[in-house]
This record gives sequence, C-alpha cells and structure tokens, in this order.
Amino acid sequence: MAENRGRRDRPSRGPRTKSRVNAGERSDAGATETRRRSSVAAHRRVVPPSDMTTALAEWFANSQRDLPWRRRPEPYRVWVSEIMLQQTQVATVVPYFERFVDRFPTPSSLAAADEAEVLKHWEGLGYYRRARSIHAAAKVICDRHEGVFPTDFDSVLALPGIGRYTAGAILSIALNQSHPILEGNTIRVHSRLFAVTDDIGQASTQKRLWECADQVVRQATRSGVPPGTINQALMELGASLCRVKQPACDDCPVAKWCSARERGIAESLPRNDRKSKFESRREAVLLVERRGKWLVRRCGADERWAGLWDFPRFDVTHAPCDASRLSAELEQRCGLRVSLLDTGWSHRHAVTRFRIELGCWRATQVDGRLRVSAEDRSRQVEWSWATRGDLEDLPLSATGRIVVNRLERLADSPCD
DNA sequence: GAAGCGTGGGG
DNA sequence: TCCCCAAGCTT
Repeated sequence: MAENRGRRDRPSRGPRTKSRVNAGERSDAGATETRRRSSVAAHRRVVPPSDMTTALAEWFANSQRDLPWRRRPEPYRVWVSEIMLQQTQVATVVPYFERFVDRFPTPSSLAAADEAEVLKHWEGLGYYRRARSIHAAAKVICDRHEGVFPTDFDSVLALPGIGRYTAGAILSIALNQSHPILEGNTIRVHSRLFAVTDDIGQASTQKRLWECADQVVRQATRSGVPPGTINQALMELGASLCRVKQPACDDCPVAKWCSARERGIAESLPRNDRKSKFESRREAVLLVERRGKWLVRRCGADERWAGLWDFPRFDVTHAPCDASRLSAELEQRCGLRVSLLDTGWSHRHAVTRFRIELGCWRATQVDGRLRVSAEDRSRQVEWSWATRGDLEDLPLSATGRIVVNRLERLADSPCD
C-alpha cells in the first residue's frame, strides 16, 4: 500500500501538489525504506509521510477544542478524563470531569472516598464499573505507587479499568511518551487513511490498525511532533471532520494522503460486519413506602448497575404482569408482603442492548419485616429504607433518578 | 471471540 | 418516535 501511495501522490495529483509537497516529503532514502518494508508484505506495510504528521499537528494546533483536561494535562487529570470518555461523548463528560476533579483532586483523595460518593459523582454517566474501577485503581496507586500516578506503561496497564488504549493515551498525552492508541475515532481515521477494508471485528484487522497507529506515532516523533499531540490530533480529526457519515474531506488536513478518499470509499469505512441486535424487555419498578421511607436495594456486583441503589425492579417480559405475581416476587426477595397497584405510568428507555418498557407499581399496604433472601445475601445485595432526602444522596441509575423525580406524583396516583 | 456494561443527543 | 451512535475494558 505504501508503494501505491507513493505512485499515487505524484501522477494523480497533477501539477497542484506535486512539486513542493511531495518533492520534499519523500527522499530517496525514504522511498528505499518504503520499498524494503513493502517487499515483506506489500499491502500491509505503512509508512506515513512525515508531512502528513506535521500537517495534522498544525491543523490540531489551530482547531483543537478548549477542554478542561487539556489546560492542565497532568497524569491524574488525563486519566480521569480518559476513563470518563470511554464510550462517552466529550460534551457529556465535561461537567462530570469538572465536578469529579474538584471533589477528588488527587489519587489519594479519591482512594479515601466511599465508593457510594464516587458513584454519586458518576451518576448519569453510565458504565458504572468505570467508577468502581477508577476508585479501586486509586487505592492501588496509594498502596503501591506512593500516591503518584505511575509512569511506566506496564504499571499503568495493570491498573483496574485501564487497557491498552487508555494506558497509551494517558502516557502520551500527559507525559509525551511514544505509545500508539486505537479507539473509535482513530479506527475510523486509520482505516480510511490506509484503506483498510477488512472487518474491524476481526483480530487480524485490529492488529493491522494498531500497526498503523504505531507507524504514525513513530513518524510523528521522527518529525518532531510530540506523541501526545499526534494522538490527540488523530482523535480530534475523527471526532470532527473524519466522521462516520459525510466526512468533510474537503476540509481535511491529510486528505491528500488518504487512500480511501482517493478510491472514493471513505464513507464506507471502517467496515463493521457485526450487527447489533436489540432485545425488548418489560420491567416493573415497585414503590414501597412505610413510615415515610422507601424500599431500596443496592445492586449486586454481578448485575446491571452494580453498586448503585435502585427501587425493587423485576423483569416481567415473559410473564403476565399482575399485582399478585409482583408481590409474591417481592416477598420472596425481601420478606415484605405488599398490596400493589399499577400507577399507569410507564417509561421507555434503553440499557445496553435492551429496549425496556418500564412500568411502575406502588404499594397500598405493607406488612412483614425486611428479610433478605439467601441469594441476595450471597451476592452482597443490600436492602434498606430510604428517606426522601436519602434518595437525593444515593447513587441511582438514570431511570431510578427519573422515578425519584416523579415520586410524589407516582405515589399519589389515583386508584383504578 | 463474544457478550455485558448506560446514557443522552442527533438525525 | 425510533434508531444510531460516542475517547473500551473485563470476563
């Protein structure tokens, strides 16, 4: 492919770019190296032109967004930002980041906090294992690294919640260490730049894309572009111009080096054969009040919303959803005997691959005492009574919060 | 390798 | 309203 690129750039570009851009870009030595590498596996070897990395860096310098973690890119802050940014959009993360580093400005302050408070600062962000992992990792940093974020790749990679991408991102952005990164944006950028037409779900394709990323960051370093700059520039490009649909190739600083654009297949890349399938579910949430307190449970480590608090919630997809069934289920789980009434309120939402229609029932009568089932006990599920004020403070799922916000209306819902 | 894990915004 | 997505890691 590198050879193709070399051949392409000159003749196909015509007089516009050929003389200055390409003449300086590829010396004879560079071309020789390109040919040598290509001889091994012509379609796999990638040597990005040095001008490409400098052009991208220059574009990034002029068009990067002003983000809080970029103003003070210390390892701890970059770490927090990278964990929050996993599977999450920048605009969503910004206010969470500010609140989080304001309350937990150092690894030791994070390690010293209760998990519930950490989760509370994560409430609404989703993928709550990230919060539990970053909390656990902060404790590791205090125990094994004297409270200072480690600077060697393997130590960073060993921290809970940190994989190859995140380790490389933190160390390149915060400390300008030369590591490749590969995530949603840069998969798209690299697959287009180098016309990788294979399914990105295949391990072999991932390996090839990591090699692309590695070559680019190496080339950048040789050209004097810091690794943190090129890595962020690649992501910024993917997030802005090199988007999934209708990429803005006309504005792209590296368009002239883009194989997919030359072949007119940019928008079709990356190729992803995996088709996400969704499953419909019906769930019921139970509002049980006694003496001004509401029945809640903390989700076990092996279930959805681990560590968060929630109202009792049951999957009723495959069963007729009637009051007697739900109350029997509740009694089995926590020992309480209740009479239930459908509030008539329902809410559609999505959790990972599930489409959920959530119904809401309220107890009109409550008897018995809280007795946790053996199953819940073994899973470290906790049941408790929460005041209205407690409900404000507890970390809840997004739908749990929605229910709390309508609690008074739901509790006063008329009888059928 | 596949599945599980959340949510809010945009088209 | 519905569908698709958006800076991955763990098991």
